[in-house]
Amino acid sequence: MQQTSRKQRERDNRHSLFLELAAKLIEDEGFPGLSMDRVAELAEYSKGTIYQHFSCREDLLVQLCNQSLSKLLELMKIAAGFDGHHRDCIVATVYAHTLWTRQSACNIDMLQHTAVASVTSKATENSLAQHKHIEQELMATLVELVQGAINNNELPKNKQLNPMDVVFGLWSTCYGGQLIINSDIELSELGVKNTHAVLLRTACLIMDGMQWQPLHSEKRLKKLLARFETELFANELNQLGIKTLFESQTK
Amino acid sequence: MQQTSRKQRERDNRHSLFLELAAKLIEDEGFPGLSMDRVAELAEYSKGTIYQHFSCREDLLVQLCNQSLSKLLELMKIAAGFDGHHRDCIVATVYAHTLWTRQSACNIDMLQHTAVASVTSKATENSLAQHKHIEQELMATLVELVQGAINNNELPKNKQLNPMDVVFGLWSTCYGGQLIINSDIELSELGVKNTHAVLLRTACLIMDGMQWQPLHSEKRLKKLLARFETELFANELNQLGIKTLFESQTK
DNA sequence: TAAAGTTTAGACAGTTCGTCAGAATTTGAC
DNA sequence: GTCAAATTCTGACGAACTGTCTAAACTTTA
Repeated sequence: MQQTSRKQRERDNRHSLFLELAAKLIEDEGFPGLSMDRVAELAEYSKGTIYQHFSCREDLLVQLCNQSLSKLLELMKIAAGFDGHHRDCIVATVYAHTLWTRQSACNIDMLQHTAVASVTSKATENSLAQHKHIEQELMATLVELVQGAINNNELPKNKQLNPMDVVFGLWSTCYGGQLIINSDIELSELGVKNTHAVLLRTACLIMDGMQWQPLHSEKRLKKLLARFETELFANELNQLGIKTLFESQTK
Repeated sequence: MQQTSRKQRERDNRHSLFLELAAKLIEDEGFPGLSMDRVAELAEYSKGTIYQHFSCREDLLVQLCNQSLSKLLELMKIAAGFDGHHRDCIVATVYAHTLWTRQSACNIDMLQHTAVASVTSKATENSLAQHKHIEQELMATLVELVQGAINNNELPKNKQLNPMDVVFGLWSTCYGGQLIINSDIELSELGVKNTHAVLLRTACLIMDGMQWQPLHSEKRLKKLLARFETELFANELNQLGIKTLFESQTK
């Protein structure tokens, strides 16, 4: 069994190599730059070998996306563990989402490209199942926070919206917002100055609308963000070479 | 000039025919089903002729998207003209957005596919300019409502968010939400029963969070929706063969 | 009616995807 | 150390698609 294990290890390494090179290709030349031929060429393997790891281009895409999503899940779990009210944790997850999109523009792109029917219809059962699983874990992390807030009487029960509905609403805002930010629409030209901050504030408005306690004053929000940056994501910010995600507009 | 005008007319008709067939192709077989060859075949023209109307496949896509967006703009303008408070008009625009995605699943798909860099980088200046123009009109329609509410003292001024920021937040929620609804994620399985209604309520929460008057009781919201369905979009609902967009869950 | 001008057709070159038969390598028994 | 069996890798190939370009077909006009 020693032998098979070595083989398996080699196979896994190759698999990682292919994914890594594919990600690099996308980073460098965008999605159309990712072709199976190019990956094979860069990896110095032939096409046939690539196709032993990925049933088709779409499957490769979904696997790449799963990699990205896994990173998001990690950040989200860190955020959910923030030492504060449940509401603060939710704000932290929104922060984490922003951080994730900042780590690489490809992250949110990947999600967008993978969510398309022409991709999901061709990918492997296996890859899709994994994708679904990560998504469910993400949702579960958030639902837990909402449920916790309800149990603690911080979030009044709402006849119209159950916990998962709340998560769906917040998720929509973050996802849609990031997509718009990432699109060609020039928001700054339209008058939206600090896009990420606006999204975060919008998420807060949703919570305010539900009377989710404690309501945030501007001062309190600023303090929270500062704490995220030191207590939760110091490493990540450091890697990005920045001190803060939301450039303060007041001098 | 009579002659050129007739020629121009013929050319325009052909252009419409191509767009129509392309839309049909997408409707029937999805985005990968749309190939220039197929359009040519269906239209009983040759490829060369198609390429006189569209510089490339991407340009055709953007033009299709522009068609969809124009329809949305029409609905939005109807919504913005609702006889009620500014806040009610905003709710009407959210309703309009939902209606639009219901008219054809392709509508939101089109936006998603067109927002991708590989498409926008290849399309014609012209088509892209038109796209931008429609988007700006959409935004302008919404900003006007927000500004109107501020002027009427219905929406308290907010130091952190200017009118365009508010529009961006609402837009994000609708757009992101519709994309998620339209994706393969099975929300009902996750516990979100009436997705469109949840989105609408989330938009209301954002407005509640800003103290945008008049706040909506559940009763008032129901009444509003009913009015939209008779006063604004009776025709559109009729065409869809439905009485209401939001199936009431109470018997 | 015929030359000039315009429009259309579809063959062609260039990509990319995904397959598959055969070449190359590795394995393990002797 | 040798060799047959098993495994893995290779790259030529067919199919589909994009976008171009020349020659043919058609229209206009004098």
